[in-house]
Amino acid sequence: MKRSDIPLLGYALLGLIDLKPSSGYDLRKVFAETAMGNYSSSPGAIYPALERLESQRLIRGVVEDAAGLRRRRVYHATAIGATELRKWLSKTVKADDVMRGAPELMLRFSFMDHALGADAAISFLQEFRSSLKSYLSGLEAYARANGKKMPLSGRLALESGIRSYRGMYDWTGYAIRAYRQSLTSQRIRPAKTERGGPK
Amino acid sequence: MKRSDIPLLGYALLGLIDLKPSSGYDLRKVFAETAMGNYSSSPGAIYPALERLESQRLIRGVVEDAAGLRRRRVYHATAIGATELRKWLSKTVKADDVMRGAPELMLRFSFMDHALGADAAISFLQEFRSSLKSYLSGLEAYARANGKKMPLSGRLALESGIRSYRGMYDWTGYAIRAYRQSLTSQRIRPAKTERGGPK
DNA sequence: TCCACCATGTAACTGGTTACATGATTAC
DNA sequence: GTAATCATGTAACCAGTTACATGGTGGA
Repeated sequence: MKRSDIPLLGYALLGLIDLKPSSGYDLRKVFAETAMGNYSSSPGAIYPALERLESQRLIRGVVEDAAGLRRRRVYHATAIGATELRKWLSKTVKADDVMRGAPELMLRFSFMDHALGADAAISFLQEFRSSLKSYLSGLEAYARANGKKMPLSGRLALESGIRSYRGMYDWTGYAIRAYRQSLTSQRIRPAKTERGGPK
Repeated sequence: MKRSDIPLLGYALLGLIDLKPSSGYDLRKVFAETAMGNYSSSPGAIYPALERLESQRLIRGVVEDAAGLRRRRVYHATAIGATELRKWLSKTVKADDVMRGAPELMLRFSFMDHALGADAAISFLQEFRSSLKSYLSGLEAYARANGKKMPLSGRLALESGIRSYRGMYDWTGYAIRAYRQSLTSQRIRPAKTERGGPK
């Protein structure tokens, strides 16, 4: 069934609402003003998307009637919605998820520690990292094999792809260290990095 | 009139066809098999898009009737199409083109030297580079201002964005050097990645 | 009073997705 | 003869875009 097929925007909304109950307007502002700017922000996208989520019982909107304020429909995640979100967040990262869907992985990461905790975030990053590694080595092999016979612009475009994935790969390492550090400094003291050995 | 409003896929097709006359099937293979995989490749996208381009007189398809082969409709760019493509390629890069549309800029780059020559490619890269620089410094300022009060996952997601733009910025420098070198010596040195640590 | 902003919505259009259909040719 | 692959298409559906509409509220 395609019923359970929620577009990325839907997950973005669900994740934000799970973080904190919000109105459509609040959510639009998040997309418009923060670094999450890759998502919609137009009312013609947000409001219908919220209606869809509500009709799927993943969120529920209640009209706030605090004195003097204009009607604001504030959505909160239902139990079903919270479960669905966590199910989506818990999916393992497959090798080709990286290729067609890096933005989705980043979106999942951004909700990860609130919804599932730091340990889950770390293991997600580790899976992400190893998928990136295998995808990267594929790209590099392709570049080695075909680079010579490609026109300069093509080779450079490919190089740009490789660099961007390599950058993401490096970032996963940085992020894992940052998480580990936050866990140890929280438990012991704000000491300098004690890099955990291999898992 | 929305006349000049061509979706990215349309430009990708037009650019490839301008490079070399191709059938729908050929183009699908390009998207499916090369590193241009971010675009469609599904027949339900390609064929209607080709029809649209043809109805706009940007390309024209002629049925190839070489002996024994199945009918293949091979498209070639018309004069109007070639002009339109070059007009799109010639647009100056504005600061916010980078924010919402890095893929479009990369697509433009990949057709640039065939359609406009190496000099145009270099100056495009220079504009791209300076847009990246200003966007990057905005992001970094935002991170400095808000980093402290953001949750770890949010800070890391932002860091990933910064790194990816920084990677692109470094790449523009590399690409410019590669072009300059190709102009003088027809030889390009192998890639050397500049890895930056976290800010 | 009027403007700016809060807040929600709707309609028309567009283009991409999935899935299916069809038929020709080549290789075994 | 049958499977794979070349090659083109179509239909139903879906979600996002742009643009417009509406009305509440607070401050100048």
